[in-house]
Amino acid sequence: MFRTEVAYQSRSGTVIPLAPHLQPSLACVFERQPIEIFEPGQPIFWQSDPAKHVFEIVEGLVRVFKILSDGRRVITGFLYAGDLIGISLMDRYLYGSEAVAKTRVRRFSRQSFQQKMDQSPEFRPSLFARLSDEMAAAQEQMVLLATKTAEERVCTFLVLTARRDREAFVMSRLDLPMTRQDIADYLGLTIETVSRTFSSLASRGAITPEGRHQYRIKIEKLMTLAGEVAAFHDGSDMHDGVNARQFASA
Amino acid sequence: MFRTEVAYQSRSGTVIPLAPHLQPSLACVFERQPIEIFEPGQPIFWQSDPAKHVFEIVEGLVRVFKILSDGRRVITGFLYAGDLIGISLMDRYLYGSEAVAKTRVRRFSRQSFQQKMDQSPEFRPSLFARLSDEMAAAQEQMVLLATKTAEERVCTFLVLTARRDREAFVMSRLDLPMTRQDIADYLGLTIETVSRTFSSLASRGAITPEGRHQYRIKIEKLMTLAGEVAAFHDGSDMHDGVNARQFASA
DNA sequence: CGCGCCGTTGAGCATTGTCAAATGCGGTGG
DNA sequence: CCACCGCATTTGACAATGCTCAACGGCGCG
Repeated sequence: MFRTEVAYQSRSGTVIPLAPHLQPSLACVFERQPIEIFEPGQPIFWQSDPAKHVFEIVEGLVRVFKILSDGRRVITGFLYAGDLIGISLMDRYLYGSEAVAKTRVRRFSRQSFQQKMDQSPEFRPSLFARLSDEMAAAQEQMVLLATKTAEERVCTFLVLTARRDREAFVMSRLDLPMTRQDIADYLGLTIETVSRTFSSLASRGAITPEGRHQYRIKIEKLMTLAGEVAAFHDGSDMHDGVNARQFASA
Repeated sequence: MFRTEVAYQSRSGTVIPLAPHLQPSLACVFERQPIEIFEPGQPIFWQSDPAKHVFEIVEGLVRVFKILSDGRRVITGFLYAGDLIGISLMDRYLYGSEAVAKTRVRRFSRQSFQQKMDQSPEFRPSLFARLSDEMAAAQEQMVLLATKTAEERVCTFLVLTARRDREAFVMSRLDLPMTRQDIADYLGLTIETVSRTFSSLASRGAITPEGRHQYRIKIEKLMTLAGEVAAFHDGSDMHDGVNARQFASA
């Protein structure tokens, strides 16, 4: 009953694994909230701030990250239009979040959000589905970090990022608004290794730079180079790949 | 409800950061289910099986893992008494699970479980809390895999494992029922590196072998060697247990 | 008592990190 | 419009951590 129609449609509704987000049901919780704008680099909230709000990204790109005591940063995910930030339901944010590109969000008090979830059963399925997707994405990221080489990581990243963007997926034209440092912190690599890998991919024609943050990509080539996906029982691969919103976090 | 007490005291400890899990409310969902026993190595379910059941671990130790197409294995977590398996609410399990030690579990059909969650608001807070804890753990694991050295990983593992077990935490006596291969697959290392790291730790007196799967540990030394914990503001590194509780009564 | 499995240890090597310097994109001001 | 400047990015040389391959050790079980 949690796992309802809505959740299922989030998967199968769109043919291309574009954006299973934007469940109408959850989106309309935020519908009447005013839109706030965050400029590139602007924080939305900080790690261990009291978790007062839940945010819906209307448009833009957000990075979600943890800062370690030695100053290093780990990006646990990039969030796109339709994603929610801060649903983890802890009393403090376990991570910080900043706009990467100009981002428009709607804000909802967490208290009201929880109330809404409690009182309106029709919203719960998609909330749970979202948490599940997020968990699946986290596990995929663990697999990436635990087993993949630098090149596989970068290619995986490019493929999954391309999937978030219809233009990228269909037109082979990929925008990467985030910096190299962002990518490095996300993939558990150094900026130099990321850079070298991009160069190497370019030299082999898997990607072609068209400006600093735009590339023409050969998606099949990248998919091959991305290496292993979870195995077991034929259908499962597709299943995982299609369902898991690889970048969701929060 | 009192079954809860039993479970708390049975083996895995009690007051210490032991289990934010085992919220009495959730435990009693499983209360009347018969106990099933899984012997070491025995699978509970396989990756991409239809997710028909939710399990509560009454006693024992379970590994949860993904198998990659090249045969490698990534262990995404170890689960202890009081933990739940299979709450991810996808229609298929995204991972396999096997008993590491002799394990007793209670099984609940996922359908009934979801029904229960839907109909009984009093259970929802602790379910949410649990999902949040799981997410927090996943993010910590990402941090570990993205930034830590072999030694830091092993020490982190030892400290966190010790925290699950009162005897280990208080008496400095730690049981590690899992194999080196399990540990390696969990920490994103090879079995050789894990072994070497154990030897090195032993030679420096941070741990003292007392049999193949038992060690006497110096927890403070290990905590130091474990390196970075998330920074920023107060003592946010205790997040796992602390935050979940707020929902216990919501 | 011996076999097999799990774990340990060793040597060499590869990938990736570190440190340092050069390059060039993109924005700004003349 | 062009030149310049700052900063992200790239590239290079080198070091090191952890992996691979290989052999050995020892505990447990038949």
